Parts: sequence; C-alpha cells; structure tokens
Amino acid sequence: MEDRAPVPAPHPARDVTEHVGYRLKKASAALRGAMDKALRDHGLTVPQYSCLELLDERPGLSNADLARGTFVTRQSANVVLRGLKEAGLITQATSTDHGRALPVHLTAAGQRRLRAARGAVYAIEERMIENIPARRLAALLADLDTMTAALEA
Amino acid sequence: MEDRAPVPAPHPARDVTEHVGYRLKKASAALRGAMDKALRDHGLTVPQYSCLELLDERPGLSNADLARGTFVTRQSANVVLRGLKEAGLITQATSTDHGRALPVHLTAAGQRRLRAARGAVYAIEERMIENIPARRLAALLADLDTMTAALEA
DNA sequence: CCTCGTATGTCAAAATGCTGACATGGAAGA
DNA sequence: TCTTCCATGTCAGCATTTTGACATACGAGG
Repeated sequence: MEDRAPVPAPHPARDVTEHVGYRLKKASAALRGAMDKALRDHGLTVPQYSCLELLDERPGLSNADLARGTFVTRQSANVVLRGLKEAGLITQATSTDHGRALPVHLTAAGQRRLRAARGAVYAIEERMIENIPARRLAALLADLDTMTAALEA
Repeated sequence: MEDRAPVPAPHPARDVTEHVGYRLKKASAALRGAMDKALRDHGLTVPQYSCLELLDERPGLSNADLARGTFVTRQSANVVLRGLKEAGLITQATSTDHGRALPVHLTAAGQRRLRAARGAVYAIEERMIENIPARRLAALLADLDTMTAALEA
C-alpha cells in the first residue's frame, strides 16, 4: 500500500496531515496543551490568562473587546469575566456615562496573579521558538498574519 | 551564522498581541471559523470533517487513533464518531479478534460527503496561502513542526 | 504463570463554548 | 427630529469538550 496516489487533487500534498491547516492546528493544539498544564499551577485557564494579559496591556477594555481579543464570542467572554470577578482578579464598572461598554480593570490581586503566571507562559513560548532563527521567526509572524488576513477578507 | 539568533531579550515584543503564540492562535481561529462556515453547507462540523479525511487517507483507524489525529480526547472523538455513525457516513466493527481497538471505515455515503465538502475546504486553504511564496511556505511548514516538537518534548 | 505497565473503549459529571434572541445606547443620515 | 443601523450586554438553550474514573485487552518481565 505504499505510495499510490498520483496526486489528482488540486493540492500538492498527498497526505492530509501534510496540509498547512493541519500543521497549524497541530501547533496551536500543542501550545494550548502546554499552556493549560502550566497555568493550572496558577489557578488560571487559558482564556482567563489571555484576558489578564490583554487587560494589563490595555486597561479598560470592555467585554466585547476582550471577546475579540481572545477569539471567542461575547457570551463566552462574559462567563470568563464572571469567573475572574468572583476570583477578585478584575473589577468592572457597573455603569458608564457614555455608551454601553463597561470598562474592566485588573485588581492588585489580578496583577500579582498575572505576574506569577506570566513567567511560566513566557518560558513555554521561549521553548517553542528557541530552535527557530530570528530571521525565520520574523517571516513566520508575517506569514501567519498574511494567512489570517486572507481568511478574514 | 546569523542562524544563531542573537535575539537580545527573551521577549522582544512589548505587546502581547505581537507574540508568536497569539498570532498562532489568531490564525488558527481564523481558519477554524472559515472552515466552520463552509462545512455548515455540507452538514459537517470541523471535527467530523477531520475524521472523514483521516479515515479516507488511512481506513481502519480506531477511535483513539482519530482522537490523536484530531487533537482531542478519546471521549470527544467518541462523540464525533457516534454522530457520524448515526448519519451513516462511517461504520465501525463491533468486535475484533485482537486487542480492543475497533477499526472504523467510511461508507459510500461518507466518501460522497467527504468529496463534496473537500472542495470547499481546499479552497479555503488555497486562499489562505495564495499570497505566500512557495519557498516561504516550505519554511513555514518546517517551523510549525519545529515548534510543535519543542512543545511535545 | 502471574504481575505490572500501557493502551483502549466507555460512562458520568462538569466546564466550556456557541447559536439564537432581545433590549439598550449611540451614531449617521433623511 | 426621527428613523435606521450597528455595537454592546445579557439571557436561555443546546452542543461540544474535558476531567475523572473504571473495566478490558495485550505485551513485557519476573
């Protein structure tokens, strides 16, 4: 059963597992798994950590902003925020003088938790890219963006 | 020589959204979304389509094999297979003379459904990589694998 | 032969995420 | 002004996925 398939399809790859999409998903799954394991020691899930990072970078983001930033729906982000509020890691205004968006901010506890967890996550990313030359890493980032843009269009 | 990446700081990026992991997740999310939308017209979910592709490539894979191949747990794969069985797209042996793994095969309907959906998915992947030179695509694939391997270790 | 370790299938419960729907607040334009 | 459109927050229901646990099947070594 060796090497049949003379490639009749519009895709050069003979095996599905050779496709870009498959590799992309595989890498993403590996990263997710590593982060999941590391963050468990800090009492955080990946979406929770993502929200904390975004809020540290840009304080005052709204629920909808965080949903876009973490690639989930508003509803899912809402649940995540509820968990973070109950854990005392964030605070959210209950009203606003303009619009409906309610800004969210990190509490002191939230900042501490983020700093504690950040090291573990950064170490994972470091390990992930340690064998990739800087030049290729730049190309990789650009290509990832190119692909994302092509799909969003 | 420059392959030995100088890379001054452990993390050159000052913004979280500049990190490799973030871009990776973003691209993966965009692909997932596009596939979801396209596959809906064919009555398939992404995990279902993934299973069909794997089974077309390697008939007789078991539930656990498919779980590994689609990057989910055995339990999740089990649910997916149940749906595919009810839809008449696959068949699974109810017993085996050796071991516990029960081999799964595509039915004729499953093959037809896969062929119908495959075009839409391939078009998405085509669109995704159309603006990336062949040489960089090869590097991209290699780097994705390098990152995955570094995380699995 | 027997035990240990590993792999598999499966059940139950909980967590997570999404779709659909609705009301509210604001901006743009007739 | 008023009407229309879009973004936001939120509720309810459903689907998906994971964690945890258990029994079964096989191979490797004692």
